[in-house]
Formats: sequence, C-alpha cells, structure tokens
Amino acid sequence: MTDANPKARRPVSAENGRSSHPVTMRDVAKAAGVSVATVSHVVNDNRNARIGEAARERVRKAIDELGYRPNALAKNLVSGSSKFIGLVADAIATTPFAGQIIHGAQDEAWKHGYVLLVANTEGNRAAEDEAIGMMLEHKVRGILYSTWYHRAAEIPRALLETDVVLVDCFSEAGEAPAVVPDEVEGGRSATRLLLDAGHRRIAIVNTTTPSPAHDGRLQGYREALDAAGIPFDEALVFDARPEQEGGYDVTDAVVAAGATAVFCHNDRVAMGLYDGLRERGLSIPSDVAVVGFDNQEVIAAHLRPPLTTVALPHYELGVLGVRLLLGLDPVPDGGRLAVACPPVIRSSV
Amino acid sequence: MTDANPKARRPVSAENGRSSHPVTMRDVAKAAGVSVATVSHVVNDNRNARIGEAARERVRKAIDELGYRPNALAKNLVSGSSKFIGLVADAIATTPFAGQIIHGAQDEAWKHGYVLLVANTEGNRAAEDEAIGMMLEHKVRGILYSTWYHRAAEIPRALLETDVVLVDCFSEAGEAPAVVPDEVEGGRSATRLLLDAGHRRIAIVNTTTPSPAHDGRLQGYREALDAAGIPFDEALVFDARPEQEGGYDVTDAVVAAGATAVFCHNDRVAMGLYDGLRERGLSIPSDVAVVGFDNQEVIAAHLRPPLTTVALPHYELGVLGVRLLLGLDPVPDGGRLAVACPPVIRSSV
DNA sequence: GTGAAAGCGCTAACAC
DNA sequence: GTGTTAGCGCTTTCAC
Repeated sequence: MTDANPKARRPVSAENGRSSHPVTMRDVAKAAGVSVATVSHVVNDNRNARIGEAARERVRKAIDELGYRPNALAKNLVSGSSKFIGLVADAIATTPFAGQIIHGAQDEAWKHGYVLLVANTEGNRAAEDEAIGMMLEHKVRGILYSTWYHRAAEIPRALLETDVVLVDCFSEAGEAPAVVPDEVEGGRSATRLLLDAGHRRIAIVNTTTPSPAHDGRLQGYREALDAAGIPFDEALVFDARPEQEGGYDVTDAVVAAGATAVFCHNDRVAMGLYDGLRERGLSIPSDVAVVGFDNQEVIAAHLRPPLTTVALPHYELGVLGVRLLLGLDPVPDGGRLAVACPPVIRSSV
Repeated sequence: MTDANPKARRPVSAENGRSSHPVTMRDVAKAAGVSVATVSHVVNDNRNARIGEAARERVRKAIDELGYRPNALAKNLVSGSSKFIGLVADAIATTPFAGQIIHGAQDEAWKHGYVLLVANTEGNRAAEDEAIGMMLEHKVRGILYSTWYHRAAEIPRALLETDVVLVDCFSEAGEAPAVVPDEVEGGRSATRLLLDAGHRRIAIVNTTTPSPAHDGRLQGYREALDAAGIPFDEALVFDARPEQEGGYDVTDAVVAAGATAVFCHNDRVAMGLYDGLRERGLSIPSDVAVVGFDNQEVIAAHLRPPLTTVALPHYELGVLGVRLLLGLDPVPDGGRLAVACPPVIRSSV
C-alpha cells in the first residue's frame, strides 16, 4: 500500500492549542518551585516520602494549570514492566461472542489498573506470531489467548515467553492454564429444564462436528436423564449442522421419534427447528418444548416464542482469564477452570 | 475487591526457563563485541550508519542466541510518541457489530505498525474519561471514538488533547472528523433492489426512533422512488420498533396497504415480518418481497428464504477511521466521510 | 565503520 | 520534608 498521500492532512489537531512541547514533570517542578522528586511523590501519593501541605498544594496547582499528564511510557520503562495485558483472538469479528470475552477481560483488567492490547488474527499463524511478538516487546504483563468457540488449541511457542492463560480453548499438552465453559454442566441444565417441565421423551439435536461442546453437552444430557431415572434412548439423539438449516432439516426425524421436547445444540439450530415445527402446525411449547444453547441474544430473545436456553459465559471467561493471569484466583488442579453455563428462562418450555 | 489471594500463584511461567533478567541491547552488544550503538543500528536497519558485514553478522547471531527482543517501552520513550492508537467504544459487547469496527481498525492500524488500545465504556462517562486519560498518558498517536449505532455524539473534552476521529458517530459541532455509513445511499440501494425486481408498491417499515438511520434511509427510499417515477405514498410508510417484534406487529398493516414488497429498517424487523407473513400464508418472495438492512449475518444469511439486505460497512468504518487519523486519506469537506452500504443479494426479492 | 555520551520522562535511594 | 542523583533501555549526534 502507498502510505504517503499528498492530499492528506492531520485531522482536527492544529486548531486547538496543543502545545508543541508536552508538559513534563520538570516543568511542573519548576512552576511549583520544587524538585521533580517532590512532584513524583505527590503525583503518586507516596506514603513514605512525606511532603508538606504547602508544597503539595503548589504542585497540585501547577499540575492543573499546566495540564500535566504523567508519561506512562517513562513510568513503565523505569518499572521494567507495563500495565498491559495482551489479548490475542482468532476471530473478534466473525462472531458476536468474542466481544463478550473482550468486554469481560477489559473490565477486570481495568479494575486492576491494566489495559488491554487487542490483536485479531483471524486464525492466521503469521499474524498471530507478529501480534505476540509485538506484545512481548511492549513487555505485557501476560497474554490471554482466546478462540471464538471452545476447542483444543495448539498454542504458539512464543506465548510461553510470558504468562499465558487460554480462554475458551485449552492446550492438550497442558502447557498453560485455561478457562472454558462447563459443557457437561450446561448440557445437564438444559436437559433438566425440560425434565422439570415434565417431559420424558426428550430429543437432543447435537452438532455434526466433534468438539468439547458436542461431547460435553451430550454427556450432560445423559447424566440428567440418568438422574431422573429415564433410560437413554439412542433413537432420540440426532446430529445436524449447527445452523438454522440443520435444525430445520432435522424436524421430521425429531417429530417422528415422538419427542415432546428438544434440546438443541445451539440457538441457531433451535431457530431452524422453530420454522420446521411451525410448518408442520406444531406449536411451541404446547406441542413441543425447545431449549437452545448459547443465549445468542439477537436470536433467542426475539424468537416467537422467546427461546429458553443456556448461556455461554463469555463475559466471565474474559474476567476469569485475567484473574488467573494476574494470580488473583488460583489455577485449579488440572489447569482447566470450567465455568458454569446458567440457564436463561424464556417461553419455549 | 480484594486483590491479595493467598492461594494465588503465577500461572505457567515458572517451569519454562524465563531468565530473571531480560536480555537488553547491552547484553547483545557485549556478546557481539560491539557497542550498543552498533546494535541499535543493525536492529533498525539504519541506512545512514553503515555497519560492516562482519559486525552485522555477529550482532545478528548474538540476537538469535540470546533471544533478544527490543523493548518497545524504551523505544517509545525516546521517540516521544508511541505506536498506539486508542479505540474507545461505547459497547463492544452489546452488539455483534462493534467487533467489525475493531477488526477493521486493528487490521489497518497493524499495517502501519500501530497497535490498538481498546477500551469499552458501556457509555459510562466516568469510564470514558478514565480510558481517554489512560490513553493520553500512553501517548497514543490518536483516538478513535466509536459508537455502536450511527448517531450524533457529544464527545468528551479530553479527546481534543489528541487527534481524534469519530467512527459511526459524529459531532454536531463538527469538532472532529467522522466516518459514518451513508444511510441515504443505503436506502436508495435497498429500494432499487425492489424496484429492479419490478415492484411498484413498495412499503418501508422504518424505526420509531429518530436517528440518522431513520431519516437517511427514508430519504434514500424517496429518492429511489422518485428516480423511478413512482409517486411517494404516505400510506406505505410504517414505523415499528426496530426489532423482530416490531416487524411482526406491523405485518397486517403492510399487507392491508397492498404492498408487494417491503423495505425493512433492519434485518431483525425483517425477521419478524417473515413470521407475520408466514402466519398469513404469504410466501417470500412470490407474494411479498423483502429487503432488510444491516446484513446481520446470524439472521440474514439463515432466514428462510435467506434475506437480501444492505450491509452496514462496519469493517470499512474501522479501516477508514485509522486512515483519517494517520492522515493517509484526506478528511473530506464538511469533515464527515460517508461510506457506501453495499447490497447483499440473497433470495428474498 | 564504530563507539562514547547525552538524553527521553520518570522513580527511588540517599543525602541534607 | 525536600533535593540530588543514578539509572530504566534505547536512539542519535558527533568524534575517532
């Protein structure tokens, strides 16, 4: 790409009187008639060094008048490490979920004085390495490596040069602590929602792709059935592409199996099933009850009827990721922290 | 919150041999038997200073062996400004769209050697000020201030201390350049899609909330009708809450008005309308053609039939935001850059 | 061709 | 109580 554009001009800036030379601590010191050390002490509320009320006041005044802002770059250089936490994501954009991870991580980091350095790599290994390199150069406190759906990830070697926590993914070799959704528990919750409404013939429409979600949710389903004393029936488990189309296409089979309730692998599948059921004149939840998974707001909250589902705790994943990274919470044995998937009750059960 | 947790432990780190003292340029210099200046020159490929091939080689070798990484913090301190671009967003999480803005901004920033510092403020003014302050302290090159839907924004004063570009919002006072979607053009495109399919009685289901989207899309609709020589009919414009429920509720009115095609304010409204139409035994597009707006993937691509719509160019908004900020593209007269909303053809027309 | 040295803005001993 | 000073890791003249 061509970087130089002759017509280009710096935006806004010029007009508002941004002084050419930024105000430094020295300027403040001079203006207040004290030394830089004194300024530093009052700026950082240093408990050890006790500064007289008079000087303190003069410094504060000078700071205000000059519009002084501490230079974080210099501060970091001295302390040897920055207040940055890197977040490497394979797909910030492709999914509505990633945003929640960022949000959670950002909120928690913020609380502890840290700032997020975000890099989106779209799964591109080169971009990933470059991003990690740049984070390392900025002496980040650590890196959160996240994926947009729960899976095993092969983590870039460079990551091991700093502290890492995997978010929504895990390393099979156990090279780093991970925070992931508790798929089994989620599957149990979803199924129990149906069980509690009195259903006994409950179908599960799982995904065709092998994954922790596939296995975990199915296991949860079996456990819940088991706990309720209902025998597992192979004829009630279906696999479908994890999208609306998949749910729609499987409708006939589900109905034919005599299910009075369906646990869908995700909300999109449920949305497809809604269409299929409606076309057959079946109504929800009176003829067939449905629960989804993910709690994908745009869909779940606005289906007719609104979909009861189980939420993927993306926000918490982000929060816990930074907590583990900062050592605020202990890393559980096994290195993998499983986070509960809370049920979200609406009207499809 | 309590920061100290007795059971807490640093993650992974310990086991892999991260040296206690990071490798600095001085270490490399010593290992290569040259001065730090020389190392600096080869690291930065300095054209001016000509380093002998021999020394250059020794330095490279030392860098490799020691696993040296330049310290960006120090580099930034010297140069006086960092390679950071701040992105302040009012809702990273609440919407699937924001991700695209981040993604675009991030990609473009990256290309030019910049890194994104992301702050999510959820519209909280205090958080916003704190975020901006922190960015300023890190001497960011500039700040992108973005909102999750196109609107006028009152921009925090502190922003004016640096270069700013507004993304998906604008300042009524024109205090800063802005990049926004071209709502009028989008409205025209959407309407034309219907016109081109031969429709003459085209309804528009607009939103009830006043906004640039409301006004712009309506105007585009009128312009397209006009260009096609079709008189504007007040009876064909409806307002509805910009959600599935709104679209569903307005179905009767739309059908009663004799419309053969409907331009919906957004994809969610279209989704609701789909339900309404289906319940009345009307099929899409044979009985009624529908176009949406936004191109909200999860919905639009998977409705039955897939929804033809017009895309909100969030990714481009992000890209252009940083281009304006870096002065790579000129700020248009009026300070507001309007970005086209490209049609996305699927099967509902 | 390469090195010495002066800082960038700030912190933290340690004097006074 | 407050000032002096020595760096943090790096860039960049300017000598040699």
